[in-house]
Amino acid sequence: MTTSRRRVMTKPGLKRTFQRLLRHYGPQHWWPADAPFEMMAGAVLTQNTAWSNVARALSNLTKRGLLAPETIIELPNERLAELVRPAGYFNVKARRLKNFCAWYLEQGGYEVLSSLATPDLRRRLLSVNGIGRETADDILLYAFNRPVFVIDAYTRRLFTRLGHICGSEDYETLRNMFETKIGPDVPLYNEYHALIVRHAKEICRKLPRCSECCLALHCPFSV
DNA sequence: ACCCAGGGTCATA
DNA sequence: TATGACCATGGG
Repeated sequence: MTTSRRRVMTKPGLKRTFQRLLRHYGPQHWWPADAPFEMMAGAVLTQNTAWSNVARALSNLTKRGLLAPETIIELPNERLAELVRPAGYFNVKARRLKNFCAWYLEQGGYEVLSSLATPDLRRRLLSVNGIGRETADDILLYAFNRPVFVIDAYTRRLFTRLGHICGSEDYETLRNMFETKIGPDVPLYNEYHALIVRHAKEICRKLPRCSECCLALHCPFSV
């Protein structure tokens, strides 16, 4: 007898929550990018930033045919900062983007990186100044199709309010928990994270600081 | 005018 | 290990 059998009036499981989100919102088609490198650049630029702003920054680069590690690495910091300006933190992000590009080229590019085992690839991503846990995991999942469950602030809030976690667990603990409970499943992780973000945009902006209902699936304003 | 966004680094205790 | 300051644009 599995443990899921014991749910009576309690919270829905992780997969159940996923099904409800998917049924309500439909597939989100993440990550919005035409190529792995574009996805990775977007991951750096979207740190604590609305995607609409990131899209402008990416557009500034693509319009000029500059969205490649070889070209970005050659741009003067001031010029790159001006191009990514709409994404905010432009000085910081110009530097981080360059750091990443330098690393990416010195590692040998996408094909070489693809041949690495996930833990190794993750460690190398984290060694880049400007790539933290969440950004590394975004890249692992959406650019390298690795079964890595991304933990962001929305994920914490949602599952805290659903009662799965207390919320103060550290990043690795939560990632491990979700990956263990769900099991390795790239398409599911992909869609799940996208749906969580979609749900947050949908509900949370309408109900700022709603500690009880916001992001909770049983909430009348929710799914 | 205020709040927030698809975080991360660095200095400090 | 764990806070806090800092980075900065654009939309609600």
